[in-house]
Amino acid sequence: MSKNKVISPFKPSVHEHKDCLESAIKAAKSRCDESGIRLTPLRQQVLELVWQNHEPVKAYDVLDKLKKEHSSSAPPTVYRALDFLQEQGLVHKIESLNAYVGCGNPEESHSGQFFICQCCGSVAELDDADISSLIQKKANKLGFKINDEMVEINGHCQECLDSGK
Amino acid sequence: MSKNKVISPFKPSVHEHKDCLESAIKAAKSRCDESGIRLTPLRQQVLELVWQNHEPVKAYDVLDKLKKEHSSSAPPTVYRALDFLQEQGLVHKIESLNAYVGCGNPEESHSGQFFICQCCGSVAELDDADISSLIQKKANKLGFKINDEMVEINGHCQECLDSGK
DNA sequence: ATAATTAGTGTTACATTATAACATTGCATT
DNA sequence: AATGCAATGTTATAATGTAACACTAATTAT
Repeated sequence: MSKNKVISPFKPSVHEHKDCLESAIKAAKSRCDESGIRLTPLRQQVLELVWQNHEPVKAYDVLDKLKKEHSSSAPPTVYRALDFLQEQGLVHKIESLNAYVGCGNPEESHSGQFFICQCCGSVAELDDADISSLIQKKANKLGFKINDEMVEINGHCQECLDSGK
Repeated sequence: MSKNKVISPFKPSVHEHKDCLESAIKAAKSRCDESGIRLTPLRQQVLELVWQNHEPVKAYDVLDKLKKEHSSSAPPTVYRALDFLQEQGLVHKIESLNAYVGCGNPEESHSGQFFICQCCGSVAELDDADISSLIQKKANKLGFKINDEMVEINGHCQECLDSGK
């Protein structure tokens, strides 16, 4: 397992997003197949909605979209699906936004580090061993045993900086 | 300004907390005096409630306590005071808990890194230049300009580990 | 194959967290 | 005292998230 990876870089605002979506779904399917876990139509649909773009989406926005094709949807419908997808490492929750973003590398589990552009809203995800091990080192000094790390960095992406926003 | 600091270590479950509270209020007062900003009785009272212990407190818990002495309190009362205290660097919001914790070093502004014990609920705060500069380095590689960093680590503190929880 | 069990979804209601909008009060200057 | 601005009061509502129980579909054991 090679670390120090940029799992999802900032994408140009124009790119073939269909490819991102398709590969995410494909990865999700194969991951679930392998582990004998059920990616039901509902769950897949929620995953697709989260992957509509590279910006974190709110649960209730997912719900609104879901309702159009699946009229029986209610808040628990969405939160259950999102919980499932998080457990499977297929989406991450961005705590500082109360929003969810697709994971670019569900193959190996990780907590991830997120860079969030306050201008365009898009997110880049790292799984960076340097950061994790430094945090681990600091935790050791405190005698603290880590379960889960959350690193969310707000700022502006290159594209937004370049376009002078 | 010396960095790489443990701003607030994990406190033993039994300690003279009155001292923590008093020094926090004193620091807040002097900081506000210096900058000509008004730490009103209401704001001070909210700050004291946040400093009741070293665990993040919820806004509505502050509200419940505040109401006892200040019957006109409503959600905006508390959220305004908390917003003010955050702006002044006197409290931090723990995003992953939707809760607020007193800042152990309001003298110099910082975003802070938090280690949160899932067992006893208490929090240690660092202001660690190693972490910040490493994150800065990773941001540079992405062409990302940082505004604000959030680092929240969940796990178990030494005391809870020792007591076998 | 059928019964029993579990996983997934539907449904209603509600709990928690946060803000908008406007009125009122109090302090700070002229 | 008159004015302006900062702070607080007040009401209402928005946004986020969960509890609890009913029902259905899939899986397993007999």
